[in-house]
Amino acid sequence: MARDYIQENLINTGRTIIKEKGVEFLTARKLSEASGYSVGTIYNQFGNMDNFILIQNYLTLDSLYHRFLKVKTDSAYERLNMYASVFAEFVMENRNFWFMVFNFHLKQSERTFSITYLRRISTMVMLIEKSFKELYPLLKSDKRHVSVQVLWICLFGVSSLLTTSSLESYSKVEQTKICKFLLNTYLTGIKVLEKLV
Amino acid sequence: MARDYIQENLINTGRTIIKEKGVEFLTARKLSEASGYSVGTIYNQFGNMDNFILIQNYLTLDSLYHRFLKVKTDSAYERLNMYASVFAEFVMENRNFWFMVFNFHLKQSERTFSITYLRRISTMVMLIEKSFKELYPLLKSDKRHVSVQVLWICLFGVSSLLTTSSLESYSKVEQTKICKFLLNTYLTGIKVLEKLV
DNA sequence: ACAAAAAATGAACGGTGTTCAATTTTTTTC
DNA sequence: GAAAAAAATTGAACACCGTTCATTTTTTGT
Repeated sequence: MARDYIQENLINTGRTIIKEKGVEFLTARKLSEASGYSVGTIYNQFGNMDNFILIQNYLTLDSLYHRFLKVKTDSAYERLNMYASVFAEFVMENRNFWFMVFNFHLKQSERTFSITYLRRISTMVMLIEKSFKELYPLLKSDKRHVSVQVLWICLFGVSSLLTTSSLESYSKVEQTKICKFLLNTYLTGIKVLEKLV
Repeated sequence: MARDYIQENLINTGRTIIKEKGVEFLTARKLSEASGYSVGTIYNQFGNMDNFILIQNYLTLDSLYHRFLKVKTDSAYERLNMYASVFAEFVMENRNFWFMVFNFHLKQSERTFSITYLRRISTMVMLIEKSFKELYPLLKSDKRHVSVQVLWICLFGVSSLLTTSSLESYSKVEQTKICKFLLNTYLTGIKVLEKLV
């Protein structure tokens, strides 16, 4: 009966743990203690901890998506730059959550994103593709598709590094600067390629 | 006395486990069973499992570095392309090992690469920077530095995604193609930027 | 050959995800 | 409203994990 309420409660408690301490502290027992529900209840509600974390990750992706939706500018170029900023900021603000999206790997199933993930992600890629269409009208659709995919993957890849402190210790280049520099160099490259084909 | 031999033996046994089954199966007990040494011996030799995995990761980075060293071409442009190919191939060939480099996070210490890692990595970045120097002689050294860093981080980021099957399920773009496309678009972009400044 | 030092051992500790018989709560039936 | 049936909740128990350290075995020095 109070099923939804319990789920909501557990998810919120989990999100607090992740935000404050990181996903490493999100264990069944700790979640149980923090929420007041027993370990068994967590398993009744979510099946297993992997699934619980998948739900958390979906929420994170959803949250990013809605930030993207707020970006509204006529200029496609400006819009893409804003996406990059929004993205970089989001990743930094939600470090622990974004870290989870990439660096949590399911124990029992494979190293894959779930179908639900993919749907959320592809809606975001479509936003970028739309901007590309405006910015590079001459670019053929298959070439455009590839170039959007590659850009997205790069940003994804960079962001996955941003969440760990690996970059801090390695590169002295500022983190938002990385995204911006990547985007602009890449877009410039595409502009040249557009004219060639 | 046979200390080195034991370490070598354990490392090799570990490498076999990782190659065949993945880092998830590399546990102290399984390594103990596979090698014939007791759990305690592993700890005598390596202190803890984190450290053992760090050593494994160092070997992986070293192996990549030596592949880079084999690349020899006069043309800087061609050389960079070969680096990209070598890199993509290496990552695919050594999926389980490369996966470890990124997706293994130390339990007790922080989410950082160790100093030894960094030294290995920066020698590789220097190879790229050298090629950049030849390819873009007009580019100021600080700009060049940033652009090399960003490219490297992108390749790193992409590769960290390549090791998981997240990309397979998400993008239909071929994996080596991603690296090549990224490189060429990026290099084209830099060429334009070089002339502007 | 024996004592001393060094190395190897594996049971034991506290943690993890997960299961499921036993309990408690809720709903239905009369 | 009480008894019976159904559903939900519980937490001890299981098999694993990394790690420790008293005990045993091996090696070394004399």
